[in-house]
Amino acid sequence: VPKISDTDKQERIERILDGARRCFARYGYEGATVARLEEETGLSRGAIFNWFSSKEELFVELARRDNERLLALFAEQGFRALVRTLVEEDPDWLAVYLEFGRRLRSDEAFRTRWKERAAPDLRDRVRTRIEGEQAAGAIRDDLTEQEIGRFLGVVLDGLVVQRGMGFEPPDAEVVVRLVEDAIRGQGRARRGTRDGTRARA
Amino acid sequence: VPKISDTDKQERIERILDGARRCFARYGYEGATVARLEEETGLSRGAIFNWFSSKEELFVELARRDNERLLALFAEQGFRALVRTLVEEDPDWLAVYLEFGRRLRSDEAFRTRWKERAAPDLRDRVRTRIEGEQAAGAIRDDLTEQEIGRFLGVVLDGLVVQRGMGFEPPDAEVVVRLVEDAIRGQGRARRGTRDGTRARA
Amino acid sequence: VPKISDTDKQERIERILDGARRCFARYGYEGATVARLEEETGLSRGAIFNWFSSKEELFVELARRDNERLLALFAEQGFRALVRTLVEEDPDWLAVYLEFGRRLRSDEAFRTRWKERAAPDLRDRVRTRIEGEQAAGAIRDDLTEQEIGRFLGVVLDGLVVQRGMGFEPPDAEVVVRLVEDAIRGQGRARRGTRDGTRARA
Amino acid sequence: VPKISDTDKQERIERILDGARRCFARYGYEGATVARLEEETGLSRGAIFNWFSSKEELFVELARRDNERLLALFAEQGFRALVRTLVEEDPDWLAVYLEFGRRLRSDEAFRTRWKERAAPDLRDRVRTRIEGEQAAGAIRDDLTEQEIGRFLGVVLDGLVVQRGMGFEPPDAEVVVRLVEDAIRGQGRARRGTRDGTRARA
DNA sequence: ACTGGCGGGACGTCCCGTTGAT
DNA sequence: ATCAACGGGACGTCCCGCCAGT
Repeated sequence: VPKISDTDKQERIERILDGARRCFARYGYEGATVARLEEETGLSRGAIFNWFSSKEELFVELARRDNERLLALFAEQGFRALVRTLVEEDPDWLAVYLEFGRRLRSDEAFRTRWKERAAPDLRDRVRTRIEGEQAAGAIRDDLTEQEIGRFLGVVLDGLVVQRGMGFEPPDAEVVVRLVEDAIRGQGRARRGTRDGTRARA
Repeated sequence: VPKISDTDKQERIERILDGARRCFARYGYEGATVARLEEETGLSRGAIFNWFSSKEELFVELARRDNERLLALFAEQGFRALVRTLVEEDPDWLAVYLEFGRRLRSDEAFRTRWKERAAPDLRDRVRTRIEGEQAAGAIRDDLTEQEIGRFLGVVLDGLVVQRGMGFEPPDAEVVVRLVEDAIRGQGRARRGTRDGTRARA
Repeated sequence: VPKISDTDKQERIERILDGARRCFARYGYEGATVARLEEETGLSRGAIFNWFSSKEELFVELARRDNERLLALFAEQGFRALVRTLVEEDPDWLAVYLEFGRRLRSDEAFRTRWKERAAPDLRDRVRTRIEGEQAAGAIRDDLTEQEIGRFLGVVLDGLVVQRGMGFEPPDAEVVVRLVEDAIRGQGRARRGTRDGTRARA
Repeated sequence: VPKISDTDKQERIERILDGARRCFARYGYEGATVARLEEETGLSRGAIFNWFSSKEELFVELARRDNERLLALFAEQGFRALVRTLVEEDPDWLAVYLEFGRRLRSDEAFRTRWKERAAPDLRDRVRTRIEGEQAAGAIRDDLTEQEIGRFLGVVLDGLVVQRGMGFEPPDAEVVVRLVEDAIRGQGRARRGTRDGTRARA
């Protein structure tokens, strides 16, 4: 197989990434042996390692893409859209995400490599969105943006875990409603209007 | 062939489990090699495999214990206590829990073995507690017990993930407050008393 | 196979080293695959790597032993004995020595490890012997000990190469005579001038 | 399919050989991977394998050239010139020579291929030169040409090894003087007997 | 003539669980 | 009950040479 065109190259890389995601999802990082990657992608070791210098490289690239996709989704469409995505989408990549988290914690070198790769500007756009909604009164402002953001992160990660573990996922609308009840601002009426004086934590 | 007393035996098993937990937490399941288990426990392969028939056996036992402990904590002391535990406790075992979840999803045989081991009655006690609080008006009753329970599960798992990944954990009180605002029943006053008419999902 | 006695352990290690030497000699370092090491020693990977942490470790240990043996031979019995050994002995280990030399040159880390392992006192004993012979008039003293030593080293290494490459080795006595003619001191009568009738070798 | 001129072709081949020599010297035969050959030559696999059917082919060609060059140097300019070359020249190709020798010994097929390639007439010219010097009285004649030749070979190979291993090489003049003292014929006055006071180097 | 994607074998190392000995 | 030597399978990576394409 000779030098290939740019589109062919891109298509080839996507094929590898797709197969790899399925592998990582199904078997976990360690369980996704190179033999299984070959099986799943239909390509040989030679082909795979021509495009990715190692199994870890492949894995990081997948994580990076997911990370960007999800942060962008939040920044552009908000929490609700993200919850729906997490609940409804094929759970395969969720497992990859968990795997990723574990390695992030237990593997120093991996954490370092990740920091170099992850796009930091997206994190800012997320912050901006939350602050905007606080200013507009849609989100309570008696908690800091950071506190709100972390809580949302907790809920989202929790959804990932439950999906990733194969539990029956909670209904998306229920989660959305509960979280909105939790973080709703005073400006809008529904639950909880009386004591706007509530102290900050 | 010396025989040891029951207390010695118990102490030996605890020692193995403790070392194993540290290993699983630090290195993940696959990374927790038998050599490292030996190191961490100060015992030899022979001793470890004398009490546990395989590495997986060891792992399942650890997971079973954590699972029981946490469900019991919720059943007896409620959500608030559980959040505080999750946020404040040594995050080592959290990583083990995540590892556990991954295997639960990706490994059929493992899932089967787990079902045989996990105590089902605790799950009932958790349900009972939630229903009790709904009846008492402390928890909203426009959502089913199952919906509430799953939401709480999501938040708790999310906390585990964030802690387990080594992120800065959110403040326990903030999480507690937000979740309480989400699930609070109508009976008590604070945020949201006016529209009790809100439809069930 | 359980814990073994000290003599058994020593015997086991010798067996591994012997097989490894044959392998390295026959196939070179890279050619001595672990599979061949297993074959040649009659032991499994598990057994081999239980005693030596890596293939390189095994190799260095062999080189260290040869190095010590030869330096000691020179220090105790002199050049003549060493030449005879090099010419007559099984050439297997000579190839190992060459292999060793190449790695010493091309592999930085290897050179470092070697420096830590090689016995430095033997080098001193060699020097002492040469200086002693110079003082006694047996070796010329118009060249420094270092110059003499290096020349002898050159000749010895040359013998190793010729043997190691499988060339017909030169006759030991001829080499000894030529080298002695080269380094003989003034005190003794030089190369049989008296009887030009000296028999041809 | 472009065809290149003969000079271009030659230049291309030289470029490959040069890069290959550097690679073999720096990394050894096995360590000189095709990737590194590409790097060092600035050409691709395709180009290299277009001119040489395999890595081994490339290696043999290098060895053949060196072999011829050195034998010719001896035949034309004698031992002294060869020693100086060996001591002063870039040691890179020396490592290649050692590598070559090892393969010559350990690899049957390689030895066969070599015999087909090496120029036999040069060996004769070397013999002729030694015999000529013996007849002229410059080299002792109480040893056969073969014995002298082998001894010189030993010394020269020894120099190669010491250089190739990265040891501090002995001074060329010292080696020349010692070897001349060893092989000098009776016709000439022997090693400076007149002035026993000869300065130390 | 030259490129480089690719196949697929082989390599060193790791690692689990067994077993004979203590 | 505990120890550690060991077997042997599996893993990620490397690497050579082929060949389809330019």
